[in-house]
Amino acid sequence: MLKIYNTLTRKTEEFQTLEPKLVKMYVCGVTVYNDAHVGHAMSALVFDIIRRYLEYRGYTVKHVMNYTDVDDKIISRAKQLGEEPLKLSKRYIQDYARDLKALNVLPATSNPQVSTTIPLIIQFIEGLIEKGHAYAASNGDVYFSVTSDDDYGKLSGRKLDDMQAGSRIEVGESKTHPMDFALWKAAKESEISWDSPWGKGRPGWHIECSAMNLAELGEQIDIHGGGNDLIFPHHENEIAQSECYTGKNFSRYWVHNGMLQLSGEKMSKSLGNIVSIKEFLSKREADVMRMLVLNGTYRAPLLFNDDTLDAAQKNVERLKSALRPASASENRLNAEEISALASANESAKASFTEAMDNDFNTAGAIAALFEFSKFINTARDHGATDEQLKSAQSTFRELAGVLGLKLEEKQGSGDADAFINLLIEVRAEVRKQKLWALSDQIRDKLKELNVTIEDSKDGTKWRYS
RNA sequence: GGCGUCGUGGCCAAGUGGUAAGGCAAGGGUCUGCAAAAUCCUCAUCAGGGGUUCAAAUCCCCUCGACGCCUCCA
Repeated sequence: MLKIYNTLTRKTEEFQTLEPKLVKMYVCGVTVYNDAHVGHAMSALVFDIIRRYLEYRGYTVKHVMNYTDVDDKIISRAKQLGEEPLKLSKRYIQDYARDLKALNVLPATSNPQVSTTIPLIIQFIEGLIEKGHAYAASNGDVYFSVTSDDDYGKLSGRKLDDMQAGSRIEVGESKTHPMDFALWKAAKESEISWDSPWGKGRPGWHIECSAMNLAELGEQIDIHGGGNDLIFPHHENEIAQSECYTGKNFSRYWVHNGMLQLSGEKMSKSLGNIVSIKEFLSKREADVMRMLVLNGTYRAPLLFNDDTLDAAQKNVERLKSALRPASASENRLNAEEISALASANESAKASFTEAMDNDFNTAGAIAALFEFSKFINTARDHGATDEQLKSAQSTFRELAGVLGLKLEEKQGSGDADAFINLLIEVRAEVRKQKLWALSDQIRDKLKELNVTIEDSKDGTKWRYS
């Protein structure tokens, strides 16, 4: 029984889909105007893991992730660079797609964009005006009227009165209520714009997601996701728009990931404390970032620093050890050992599923893999053959795959393999003659060239490191 | 000020009513010529205070502290 924490109810609830075996999941993507950072990666990874697990549990997942390709920041950055806004955003969309691929994030079922959804957005706004939930102001803007929605504030748990009390809100002359937000923004001079019943302009930030949801997934969806910094105002406003437009409950489950913390603060573009995905991947492999996420709780803040990354890297190495081939021993496992490994196989699957069913408890799932790896490694140490390890390793790889871990050993170009093997042979001779200093020198020098040597009584193994 | 999340060993971090998973680090074994890898053993009473209960890290209240949102933000 899968349970998911729902931000809307602040409770962990049993997961039930609108349609059997089908999950409609919409995740807010990024605004594309510069390099995506590891905070974005965290969010993408969290929902990638959720998606993979749902598929593992037998669901078909329609996974929609949008790109905000029209917005103030894109416009101003484009102006700075002397580039067309849509050209700039297209560049960064392709860029982000590459980042995600490098992180082993499965491509979403679809990636709608604002710029290609304009007619539907206009239609959506017209509908809201007709129903009395929105109004056109004299300056060409169109606003959503928050007081027309009795439920406004239900996601973030805010009341309109409270929000005004702490007010840093400037009452725009054209707004009826200070919390009203723009559905349509009148274009400034020579700004990118589309024709509409209210003159030239472009969509506000929130309306795009309501419209794209409707276009891609219909009036009601199962899961709506994003970073918890989007709860207010973005998702709050999205619910307001969608539910006022359709008259139906919008999303059954609202799922929000916690923020990545860099030296105790949220990493964000506006704070400037950014590590880009590319920068990260130039230093560490993708599995390390994923392991960092897996080791924590997706809803909690995640510490991103050298210590936590080093630990994550070690964790990855540890998991990889379970997938290494049998040693060249003469032994085989006896019947008792074989059945112990088989039962470890079953209990690993069970623990894994139990953990993941509990609101995607990835830390628990990882723990199940660590325990399983001990059984596999012990079996290998006891002389298990590749054939005897096969089933367990295959389960291990499958479960790691559900979490999106690749656990690939580093590959060299292959050109050097013959020479390395030659060196290993020579070293074996040298060792026979007990010329330890020379033998160790070969090992040390190879280590400097990122080739790790491990001796055992069954021979010497090496791998790239 | 309002809303919300949270505070578990040196570090990261599960557990959310029945006497504390896992990983890293550290110390000690096995194995090894040595090392590495693997493996085994050791290592916490859960921010503080009060309360409910036969029983609480787990529920309630208070205090202290951290973080997020309330403005663009994954």
